[in-house]
Amino acid sequence: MEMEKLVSLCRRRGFLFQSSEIYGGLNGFWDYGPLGVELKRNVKDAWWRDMVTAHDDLDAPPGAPSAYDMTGLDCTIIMHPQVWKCSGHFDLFADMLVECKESKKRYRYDQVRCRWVDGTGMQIPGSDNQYASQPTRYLITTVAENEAEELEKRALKLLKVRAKDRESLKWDGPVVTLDTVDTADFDKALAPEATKPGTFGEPRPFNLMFESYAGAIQDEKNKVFLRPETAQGIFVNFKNVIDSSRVKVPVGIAQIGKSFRNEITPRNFTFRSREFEQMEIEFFCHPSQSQAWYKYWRDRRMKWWQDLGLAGERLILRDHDADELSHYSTGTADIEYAFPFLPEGEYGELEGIAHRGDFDLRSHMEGKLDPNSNPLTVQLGEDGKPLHKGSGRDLTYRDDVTNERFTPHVIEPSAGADRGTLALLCEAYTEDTAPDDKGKEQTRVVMKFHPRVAPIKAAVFPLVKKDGMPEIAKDLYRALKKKFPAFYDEKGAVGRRYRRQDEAGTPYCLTVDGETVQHGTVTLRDRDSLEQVRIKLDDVVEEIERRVTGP
RNA sequence: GCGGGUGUAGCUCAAUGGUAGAGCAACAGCCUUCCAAGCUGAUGACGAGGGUUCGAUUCCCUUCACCCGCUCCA
Repeated sequence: MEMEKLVSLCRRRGFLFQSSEIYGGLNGFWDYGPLGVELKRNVKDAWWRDMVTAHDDLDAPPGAPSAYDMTGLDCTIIMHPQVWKCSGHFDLFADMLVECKESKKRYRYDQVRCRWVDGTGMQIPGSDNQYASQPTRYLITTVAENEAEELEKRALKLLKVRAKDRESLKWDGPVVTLDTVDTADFDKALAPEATKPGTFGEPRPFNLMFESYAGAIQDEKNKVFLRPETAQGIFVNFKNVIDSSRVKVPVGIAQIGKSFRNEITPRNFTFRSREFEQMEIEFFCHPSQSQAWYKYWRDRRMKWWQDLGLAGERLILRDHDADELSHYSTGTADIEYAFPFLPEGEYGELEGIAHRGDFDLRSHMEGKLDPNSNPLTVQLGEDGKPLHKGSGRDLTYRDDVTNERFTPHVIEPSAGADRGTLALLCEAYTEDTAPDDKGKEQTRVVMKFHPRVAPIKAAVFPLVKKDGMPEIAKDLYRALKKKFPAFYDEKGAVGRRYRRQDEAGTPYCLTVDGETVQHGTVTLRDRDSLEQVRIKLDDVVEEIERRVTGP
């Protein structure tokens, strides 16, 4: 399926529009139309119901190590700036980037490795047999894994030294990172993919967090950030929830809400948007049980997406390799979908399930931890003090039964509501053939949504506009609409009305005909099989409700 | 952010330095007793801004958005 067809259908039928379209659109922002808002809300409602409100806290669900509590939160988008400093987003998202004017490539300022080499008496780069008479040196840089080898190779090439004469290279000092080098020396720096020195621009901040100001005065003191994830609201409220709600660890706290990231390149329809919605659970448990809980949530979440309609081979569960993990995390898995805009064999992330240990709660207690330390310790600044001070509040938990006090470990299933909705749209899009009124096979576009997420659950048609059929159909429509979104249509040929509902993904069409008037039965047409069965008019509402309600 | 491409109605396309034409869809009506494209009618567009010109949808510049590649991706 080409993505273009889906994008076109989404627009034509009112699933998704570009934000601010009449003004030319805004890159990375999308609006949900009349059908899209229902679809996305169905995804969120299904998640909230299955994870939170319908959760059975009295018994261990299948696969779970024990019974557990689930509860919810709805936190603000703008939070205290210190939250983002302790979460790591401030440092991580505030990285400096340096651009090479020649190759047009950009590099993480602190990740470029470099070493000075003496160029005195050597051929001047770019010159024609001119040699440096004055003392001169060049900064060779690389981002390659095999940095020593790469640095030597680049130095040899720059100074036109033969490989067999490599011993004549005079290195000046050790390999360092670029951010330790004075930018005034950048005119001597050979960028990783440049052919001549002096192509680096000024390092520039590169913050993925949207900024604003709380209050009318726009100065640094008032600067705030729009949250780049919903998770932190849960961590900072952990103690409030425990103290106010009688829930006990193990407990999951769920939140659905908007997050914002100022992505450089929003691309691929809604997949990478700058404003997006997350469905996150932070699950707090005893450290000794965390592995079992991690496995439980990984499998539970995978099954949830499958049950919602992503049952095919395009959905996979991928465990991260050990080298992809932070050392404090003992497991991370992604639930990924083979979106049609990705190259064959590639998958895009729908949800990440991460074992986060006690990193977050401790960071908010003690000060931002150094993710590279082992065991985890507070990250210190140049002055030897904590880089970012924590709250100082006690976020540990005391088990009332065992009297043990501990910092809970956290399992974090974090799903994208927009990505999930997009995956459901992709999965649903189907072209098949159906016979027209002359029995000739015609191409049919049908959105095969799981009935539970379908924006419209049922449509009602009078076969023709006479003999009392419209009146019966309207009454049926009104009865259905009290329970769920339904649609009434009496315009044009009935076949055309079926096709219209196929594109909207309506799973059931009910047609009122002569039999209805005489015997009180209607036809129930199935979207996918096109089969029709007759059911009693009085049973319709209950029958449709049974079919479209979740498990 | 860089390079290349694209931008005319909801969709698919056309024509033109003198303000645009069609098919389908949508809408009103007619006809229709189960899988869209019979009949009639009305509605609807040059992405935005600027420049050149008597006059720009057309030529030039800028900008915005989309597509492809690179870059980035907690």
